[in-house]
Amino acid sequence: MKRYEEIAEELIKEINEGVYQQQELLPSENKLIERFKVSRMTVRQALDVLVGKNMVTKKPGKGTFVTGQKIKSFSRGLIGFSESAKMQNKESDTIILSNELVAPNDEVQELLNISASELVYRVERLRLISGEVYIYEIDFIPLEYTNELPEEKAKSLFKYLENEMSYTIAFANYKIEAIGADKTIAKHMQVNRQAPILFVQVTHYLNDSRPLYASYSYYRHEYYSFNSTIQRNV
Amino acid sequence: MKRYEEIAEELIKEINEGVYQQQELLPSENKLIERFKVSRMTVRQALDVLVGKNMVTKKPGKGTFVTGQKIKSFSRGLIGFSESAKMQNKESDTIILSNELVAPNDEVQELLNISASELVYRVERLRLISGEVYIYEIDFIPLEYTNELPEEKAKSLFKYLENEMSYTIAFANYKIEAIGADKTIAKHMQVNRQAPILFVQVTHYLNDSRPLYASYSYYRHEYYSFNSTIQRNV
DNA sequence: TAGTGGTCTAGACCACGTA
DNA sequence: ACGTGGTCTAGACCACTAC
Repeated sequence: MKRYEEIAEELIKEINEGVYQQQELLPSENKLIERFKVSRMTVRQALDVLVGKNMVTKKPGKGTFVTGQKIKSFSRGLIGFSESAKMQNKESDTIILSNELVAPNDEVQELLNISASELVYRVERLRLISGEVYIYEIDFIPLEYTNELPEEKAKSLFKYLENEMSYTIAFANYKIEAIGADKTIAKHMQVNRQAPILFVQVTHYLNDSRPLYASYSYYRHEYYSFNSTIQRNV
Repeated sequence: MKRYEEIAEELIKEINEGVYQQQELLPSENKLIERFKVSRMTVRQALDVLVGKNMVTKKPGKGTFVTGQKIKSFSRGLIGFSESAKMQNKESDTIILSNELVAPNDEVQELLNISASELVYRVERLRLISGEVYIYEIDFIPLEYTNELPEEKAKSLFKYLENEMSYTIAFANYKIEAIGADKTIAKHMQVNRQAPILFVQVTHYLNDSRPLYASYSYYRHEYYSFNSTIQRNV
């Protein structure tokens, strides 16, 4: 483990423990140099990690501040749920509500570019952080790409497909909406009917532009914000 | 101009002129140290700029490569009735609720990277289609970029800044959330309190990464969805 | 005036890839 | 064995902020 990573982890731990309150100053770079007995550059590299995670903001002449609390799920591009939870050093868990082989409906057929006769796995999951439901998600993966889908693997689908199945996701198409929770969503997510929910439909594509899998995700609005930087078409 | 920015510009110019072919090596860091007569850190900061622009990729033990051109994230952006309305020749309208010069609060200071003493225009608008409110939006533009902001121009801010003021927006940073309508929003948008609203905060940036203006938009959830394609950055 | 982060120097050792 | 980028040290001056 590199020294700056150790320092970054230590600082993240302290922030999550509430050692520094929100909007409050982190120790100055000089203080951190003394404390960790390293050079300035190493301290700055450690702080760069936190800046990259949007956990702190630097202000010349003032100091380094602890920023807000929302989980930035996609701020650095595409990552899976457990990855993003890990980035925030939170305890995450996944519960499989159902996992079955079904015939795709019209919408899923279109998203995955398949016919009605090609079966797909339909996985329904709850994502928890620190014991609380944050995400309710339904995923569809064509049987073609994974002949079996053991319950254990379904828990971290993204990791399974990328690491064990060696599929590389090249890009993804997002559709994001605000919706009111219906009966099913309200029940699963432990929120009131009509509570605002961030709805995200993502289709993940391989290098050759074939759709690998599609997901419908419902995010608790208090905890999630979707972040993205978009280049202007030139 | 900082030294590392000068070097970055010089290298970008050379890449665009085709001095280094695609997939080819840039001069090593040591070569650049000799050439520009600077320290290694300055060279690395310059290269960091190019890495940030996705123009080069570094590979330990090998070197720094010129990457393929463009192909970044693109977006169809927000679509909904506003586009289809335009296509269907429905009447869209903008109402200016307020337009005043104010001191920026902390959040706006951070978004626009300005100090509390730099005044900004605060424009509050309603967007209507066929007489119905679809979007409630608040924009902030530093006085620095537009000495005056006549009411007529404020109606189409984007067009005004791009066409008449000749600013070119290079990229934008989006934050998207689902929220429940508060009292103010409910009143302006003619919806119930706690109705789901698609909240989008966008900061628009110029070529040199200076923020041009920031906006807070509240979309009627029935009519809007945000679409985007995101490249995986590995 | 003192403290902060931003920039910069001039060195050093390391792990990795290529020959 | 050698060159590459990754990490790290121990200094320095600057612009900006707060007092």
